[in-house]
Amino acid sequence: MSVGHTEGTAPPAVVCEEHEDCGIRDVLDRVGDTWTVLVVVELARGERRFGVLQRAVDGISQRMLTLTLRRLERDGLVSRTVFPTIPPQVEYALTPLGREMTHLIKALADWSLDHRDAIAASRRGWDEAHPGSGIR
Amino acid sequence: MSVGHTEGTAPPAVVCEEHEDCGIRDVLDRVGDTWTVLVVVELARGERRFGVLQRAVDGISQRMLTLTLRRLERDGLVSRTVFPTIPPQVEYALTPLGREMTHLIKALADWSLDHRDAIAASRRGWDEAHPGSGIR
DNA sequence: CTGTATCCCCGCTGATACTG
DNA sequence: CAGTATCAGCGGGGATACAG
Repeated sequence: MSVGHTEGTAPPAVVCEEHEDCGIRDVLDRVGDTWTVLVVVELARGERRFGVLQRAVDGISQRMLTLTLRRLERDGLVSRTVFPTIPPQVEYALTPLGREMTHLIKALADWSLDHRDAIAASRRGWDEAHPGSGIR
Repeated sequence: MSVGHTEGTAPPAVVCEEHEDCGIRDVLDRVGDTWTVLVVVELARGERRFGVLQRAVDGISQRMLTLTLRRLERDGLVSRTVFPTIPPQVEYALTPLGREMTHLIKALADWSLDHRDAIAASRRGWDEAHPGSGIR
């Protein structure tokens, strides 16, 4: 990014000239998904079996874990290795592309950490000024 | 910021030690929201009135525009200025914090652009190998 | 153990109508 | 112009049962 301005107020970034949907929605739909993020974060710690993953990601249903993993596999972010043992054994791991994604998620986490207090404070102020508005 | 790393085998980033939800979900829920992103991108071009905004963000309903703006305002990302004219006139603009967010969105867009081809290719391969799976 | 198949409910969203 | 109010439809996600 190119910075060239003074003050503490950073100029807005030019995100995408003219063309709104430049394919970023596909990624955002993943990054914005709760389960996807939690699963990727867990896999960032090492390869995991299905059951281990489900116990590690608190509250995820079998169905959603399967769906999430399939989508990540489809995107080439996660690899799936089946060992033809009895009982079956399946190892999930981040691919190189998946590891790239952990950096993206880290960037998001960092930004959240940097601004969480400011946002939380803003919300408290707004909620106080707009009681019973129903906005969340 | 430079999310990009060496090609091939980048080590996974340590996203959040032990504590899954470190408040990043609040941000992700916003960033993952289609309308939020589109509205912020439009506002990054300058301050906008309600109607102008609605015409600029293709397909957004009056209801969703209002909801999106209220949430952004609550988070301190967008400012709302009412001019007591007739007819009413309301200007929306990014706050300094909102302009920060455009940089975050740009980071996401950059990452998407960098990897969209790899992801698209992976999807094509997967879809071809798993016909009629229903995964999206 | 690792999934797939169904059912079903809740909440998000769009559409519509109305107001200051 | 800039909203608010209300309702109806659809789909995401949980719970459950079953299969390889």
